[in-house]
Parts: sequence; structure tokens; C-alpha cells
Amino acid sequence: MKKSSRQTNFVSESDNTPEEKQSRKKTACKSEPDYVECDACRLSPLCSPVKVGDHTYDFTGKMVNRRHYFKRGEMIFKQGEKAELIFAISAGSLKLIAHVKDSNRVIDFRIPGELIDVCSLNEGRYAYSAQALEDIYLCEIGKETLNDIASQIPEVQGRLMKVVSQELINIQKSSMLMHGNINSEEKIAAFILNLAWRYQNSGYSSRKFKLNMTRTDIADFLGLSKESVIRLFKKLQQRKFIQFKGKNVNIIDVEALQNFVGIKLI
Amino acid sequence: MKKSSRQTNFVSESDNTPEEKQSRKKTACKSEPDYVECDACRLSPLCSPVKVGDHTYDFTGKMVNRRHYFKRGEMIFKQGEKAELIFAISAGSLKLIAHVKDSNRVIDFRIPGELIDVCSLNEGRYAYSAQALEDIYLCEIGKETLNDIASQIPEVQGRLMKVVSQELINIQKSSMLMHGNINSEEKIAAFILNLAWRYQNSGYSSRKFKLNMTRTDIADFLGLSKESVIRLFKKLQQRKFIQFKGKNVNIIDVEALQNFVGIKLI
DNA sequence: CGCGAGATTGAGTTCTCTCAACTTCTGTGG
DNA sequence: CCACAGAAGTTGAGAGAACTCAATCTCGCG
Repeated sequence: MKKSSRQTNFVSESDNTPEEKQSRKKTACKSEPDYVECDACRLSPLCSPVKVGDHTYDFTGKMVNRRHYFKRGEMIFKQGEKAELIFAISAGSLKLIAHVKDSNRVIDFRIPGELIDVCSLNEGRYAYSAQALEDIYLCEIGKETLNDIASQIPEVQGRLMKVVSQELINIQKSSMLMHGNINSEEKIAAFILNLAWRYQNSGYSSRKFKLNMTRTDIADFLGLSKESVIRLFKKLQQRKFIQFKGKNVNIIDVEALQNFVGIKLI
Repeated sequence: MKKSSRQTNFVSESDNTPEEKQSRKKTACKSEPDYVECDACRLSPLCSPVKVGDHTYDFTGKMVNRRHYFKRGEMIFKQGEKAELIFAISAGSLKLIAHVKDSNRVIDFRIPGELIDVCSLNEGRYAYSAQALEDIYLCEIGKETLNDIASQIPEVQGRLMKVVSQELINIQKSSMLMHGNINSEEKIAAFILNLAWRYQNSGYSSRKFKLNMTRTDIADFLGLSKESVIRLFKKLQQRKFIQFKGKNVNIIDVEALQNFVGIKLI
């Protein structure tokens, strides 16, 4: 399994085979980003060849603009702009921001393998902005092209259906998890658990990952103050559920964490 | 416009024509529930005839079990049961409950015109239970039948796609609205605004409607105490945003409410 | 190596919860 | 149609949680 080669670096990594360690070293010096496996990407059904009759067509080349680079801090798109593309994150992470009442609010984060703006397939305008939390690579599909092809080829229509309904399931799960938490500690715990589950979905370790956003972003997203976020991280650490070292997260006791939050995802 | 005939009864209704008043009187004596207009139902794309070549087929009869009655308090389905049906509410409202940690948590509400369990189209088990908040009527579609037909008839596939992606948009909007509220008053305001928007989507008044759930249900859903819910209702009333009379809601100043919450939906 | 953004800590204030008492509403049976 | 019982809603007081503000620390980047 290539699994451990996609874990984020963290504290002591004793569970790697020497071979894997070496393969990481090769690419470790700055360089090559940690691209998500295409198989784990939510867009993959639309990135693989389609059989029509006797022929096999590869729409990938036509539709997908692959691994478009954006610099850390760069805006991928802005609220109100015409929404013509669907994005999938190939490497890196970003935050979604709603601009309201002359202030901004973080409304979500996206990690490798996840999609942005699948909703409104029938175009429209972006309901929020997207900003890179680090240097990132995005794959892009034009909505119009996609809809055209889908309406002509049932197989593509079916795959699009798969993508959209998977998205629906994921959003629903997330919102179930994030909702109705009694206190802030539960809220934070749910947040971490949610990320863990999503990293797992993208083929990464669900136990160790990096929080690429700032504490302030997290606070903003959860409707807490940044000081509370910090104190609650500490509390969860004292409970021996999670270990925090700077931006690195290490879930020590997943089961306890799940019991604490009250919902089992992983 | 039939609009006012679908408003919930509330305080002083001076904006009805005599004709409309009469037409309500006819059905007012106990009896006939206030069914949602089929046009406003999220399931409608799957309830109207489909043209295939020269023929027009009506799958409604085949697929949809219409207006199945459930008594107030009755469980429509229970968490963990095999999920074979998609439901649309024709009249009445219900709550969705997740059973966790030997306690239950209200995770959402559904009003007329809305769908239940569209997600996991590829069946699976119910992730939560559904309980009627009042006497209700549900339309039901078997998932397997639906998938079969959809896979054979592109037009149906396309319509199903429309239903699912609309659902995705709605959930996303709701979760944007409900998320990251700084304090409980904003949270409650967002909750009311969310319901208003949803009632509007179903062709009802967005200004006047009824909260069929208990204060305890609302509290549970929002992660507040029932006492707080009551006090915050009062606060919003003092601000002249919303008027509460028992279960009846009357939004007095939509704009102010939107500014207060910070997101414009309606 | 120094700067600045981000992270952390402490103190005091405000908000929300809990508990308990009380009122109002609703549905049922006489 | 009324009386009653239980459920739901409301109110107040005190405890605990989370926020704000301000000071300080840390780490990554130029």
C-alpha cells in the first residue's frame, strides 16, 4: 500500500518501511506536491474513458484542464463572478469565504480530492469566494461542456449523477456531524473528526493530517473566537483524544473522539 | 393568485379578498389538509409525464405512491432500516432524528414540498429516523424502480439529475446560512430565515408560517437550551424583526432580519 | 537576524446553561 | 361542554462557558 507515503509528516513516523521512506526522500526536497490519487478524487468518474458502442472516448483531455497552479493566498474565484467551472483539488487546500455585511466569513474548507461548486451545475454565479491556503493545484471542468456531453451521452450523464449524489451524501454527513453540538468542545471535536473522515475519503491518513488554515479561520468557520479554539484544542489534548503540534493534528483515540462527538463516521 | 389561500392562519389577516376567504371556509371545518402544489414540490420533475419518441408515458402511477397518511407522532422510518423509498411531503411537517450515545438528537425538519432521503439513491440504510410532527401525507417513490427507469430513459435520468442537484443547492444554502453564527440570537434568526426561505420555495408565505415543532425540538436542533430559545425569540420580537404568538411566526422586517444574520436568501 | 503574522495566555465581562417553580395549552374522558 | 392530567411553554436566579481585550510569545519568511 502506498498509503503511508501520503501521510503528512508528523512527529515520529515509525510505521514506514525503509523502501517507502526512500521513495519519499526522492521527492522530499521542496519540489513535487503531494497530488491526490486520481482514483480517490471525487471527479474521477468524469476523468476516465467512456465507451460508446464500440469506441472508447477519452473526454479527459477535452474537458479537464489538469493541475492548474495557484499561489498561496491567491483567489481562485470571487463571489458574484459568473460560475463557469467546476474545480477539483489535486494538491493543497483552500477556504471558501462569504462576503457579507462588510465583513468576511469562512464558510468551508476543501482538501485534496474534493470538489468546489458542483452545485449550480446550470451555472449561475459563485455564492462565495475561494482562496488558496497554500500553493495548490486544481483540475477544472467547464460546466457548459460537461452538460453538453452529458446530455448527449447517457453514460456520462450517469457518471455525473454519481458525482453529484456522492456530493450530496457527503454534504449531508458533514452537516449532520457539524450540527447541534451542545458545546464548543464538541463542535471542535466534530470539526476535527469531519476533516479526518474527509482525508480518509481522499486516501490520506485519517489520523494524522495538517490544518492548513489559521486558528482564526477555524474560529471564524465554527463561530467561535480564536482564543476559544486554542483553549479547546488544549482541552481535547488533555483528554488524550487528539495531539496538536502547531498545525499538525494527531488523533490518538479515534473511538473516544467519536463517542465524545456522538456520531460515527469513520 | 392562490397564494394567500395557502398562508397559515395567523393573527389578523386583512389581506384576503372576500372570495378567497370563502373558498377557505369551505374546507376549513377540520378536514382537507393543505397539500402543497405539485408544481412546488421538489419531486415534481419525476411526477410529470415523459415523452419517449412519439409516446408520452406517465410514470407517476407506476412509481409514486401518493399521499400516504401518517398520524402525528408516528415514525415514518427508523434509523438503521433498509432505505428503499424516497419521500416527498405533500402536507404536514416532520423531524429527522439521529440516535446517538443513548440519546436522540433532532438533526433537521422537513416541510411540505421537501424531500427526505434523496441522498443514498443507491439505497443503503437510513442514517436517521423520521417522525411526523402533525398528521401528514407523503408521496413515496421506490428507489430501485426509479433507478431502473432512469437508467433506461435518459429523459428520466436527466430529471432525476435535476432533482438531486437542486437538493444539493438547497442543502448547501441551508448549511451556509446555519453555519458560523457568532451568537445564539443570530443562530435563531438564521433558523427562522431558513424556514422562511424554504416555505417560499414551496409556494407558501415566507412571512407567516407555523413552527410545528416544539421549542425543545428547536433547541435540540440548534444545540441550545429550550429556555434560551424562548428568551431569544423574545429578544427578536423586541427588536421588531419577528413576532411570535405561540407556534405562529410573523416576520415583520425581513430586510432587517437578513442584515442581522448577514446572508440574503429571499 | 529581525520583522510581522499568527499563536498563546490571563483577567474580567457577558452570554448561555441548568435547575426549579410556575403557567398555559391540548387532548381525553366523563 | 367541562374538568382534569400531562405536555409544552415561560420565568427567575445562580453557575459555568465562551467572549473580549490586551499583553506576550513563537515561528516562518525575507
